[in-house]
Amino acid sequence: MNEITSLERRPDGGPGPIRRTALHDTLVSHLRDMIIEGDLSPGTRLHEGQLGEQLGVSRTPLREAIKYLASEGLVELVPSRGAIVKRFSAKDVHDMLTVLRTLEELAGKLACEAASDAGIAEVRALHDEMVARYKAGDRLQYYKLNQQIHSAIAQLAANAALADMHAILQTRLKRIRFIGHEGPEKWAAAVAEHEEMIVALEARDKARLSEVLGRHLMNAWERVRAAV
Amino acid sequence: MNEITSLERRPDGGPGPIRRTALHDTLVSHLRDMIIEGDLSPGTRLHEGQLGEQLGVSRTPLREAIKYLASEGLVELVPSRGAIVKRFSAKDVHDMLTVLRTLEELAGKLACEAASDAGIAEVRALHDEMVARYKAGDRLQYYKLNQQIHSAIAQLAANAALADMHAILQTRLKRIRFIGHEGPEKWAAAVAEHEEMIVALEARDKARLSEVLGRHLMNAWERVRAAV
DNA sequence: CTTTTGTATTCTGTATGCAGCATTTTCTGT
DNA sequence: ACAGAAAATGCTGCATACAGAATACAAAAG
Repeated sequence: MNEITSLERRPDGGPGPIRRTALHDTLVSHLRDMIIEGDLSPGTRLHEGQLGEQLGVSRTPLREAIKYLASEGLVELVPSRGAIVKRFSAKDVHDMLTVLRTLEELAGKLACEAASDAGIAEVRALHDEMVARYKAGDRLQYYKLNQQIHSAIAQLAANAALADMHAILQTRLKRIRFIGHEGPEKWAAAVAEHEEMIVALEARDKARLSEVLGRHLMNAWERVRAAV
Repeated sequence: MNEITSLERRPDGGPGPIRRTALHDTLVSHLRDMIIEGDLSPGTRLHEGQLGEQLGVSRTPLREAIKYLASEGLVELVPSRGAIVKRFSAKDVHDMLTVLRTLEELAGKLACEAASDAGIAEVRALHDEMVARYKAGDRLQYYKLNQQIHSAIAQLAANAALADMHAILQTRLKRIRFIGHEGPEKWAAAVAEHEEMIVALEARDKARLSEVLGRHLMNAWERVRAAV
């Protein structure tokens, strides 16, 4: 992941409209990925000139993207010295997981009431796919589906504010979880918890789903604490 | 609040360094205030040229500030058409209060464990001042102290992520609460709840503080729903 | 040899200019 | 007079240019 990452843009100024999405959004998610995947490690200064050249973008939109990420809490703005990738201490991670736990417990309760059958079925599909990836030992895809499932549950709650807060915390934690490699037995336990979650969701059992989600996130701390 | 608001900057280029804080931060909080206080009402387009001229700032830093606020959820970016002040439906407000309630319940519990005596004393001082403002019928100062108290409790929890999420939601809700003018009896009830809160906090009674905070925010919906 | 000060370079912060897209106005044909 | 098309206007999106701050380096003094 350490080679120079560049945004796909027409190198020549050809007329064909390649990029459909606004540059701002592209840049934001690209930088996010670079931070999450460790291309830009914590403490690294985001060099506007150099970074802009790497990505083939001028400083202006880059600066705007950085400000956006600063508001999200992924980077920190130091006056007159630009931006650096935010560093999270072990306590920070623990704190984030504490809040995330509370949010997901709430999401679980609300989802049981508000979710459509179709929505639940989609989560089940994600879950089955995740289990398949687990059995195949495909950690990366497992990890991504895992995140998607948690996001999906947060969305089933049909509460935009909740989904927003959840997304922010999950993004901040992605980098940590991305590097956290738990052993086989802990991994199996995590999958088992997920299985419980899905069952509770399909039964629309508020109390149970909420309890499992809470337990799952408490255990998540045990799984990642070594990596922090 | 509707006259042209301009940032204080040396009109002449005099050598004396007037503005201590970075322009970015100034702009962000200034725009926030304009939105919260209704200078920029929901749905209003943020006109870069015009707004920049009003504030005496060029478009570049203004755009950066707008992107920052977009990430905070106060404004919405529409591709090729700039930014508009975000509109919140009644359901949105209700949803935000639901999440805020959960967060404050958590904050209450954590604060009882983590807060220093000095920290609690500060909140008590804010509370006493607020009650004085209430008795004086000074709604604006009452309102501001009220917000400060909730923020202070969120901070006593000594959990940065929690404080962050709380701050975001509180900011989004400020505009609503700012216009919500409840009647005398509801106002009195709110003050009574605050009194309970302080007592529970000073006693470090987790369960009780959490319960009061939850009730307080449930009632908050009743108080503002008419204004939405 | 260490410390301090002056200087040069590099990077951020802000302004301005130009091109493209949306919208509105105007013109033309019926 | 009205509908549709074409031009014109105004704004955003991005790039570039300039000014000021911070750091690094070097030279000089203790």
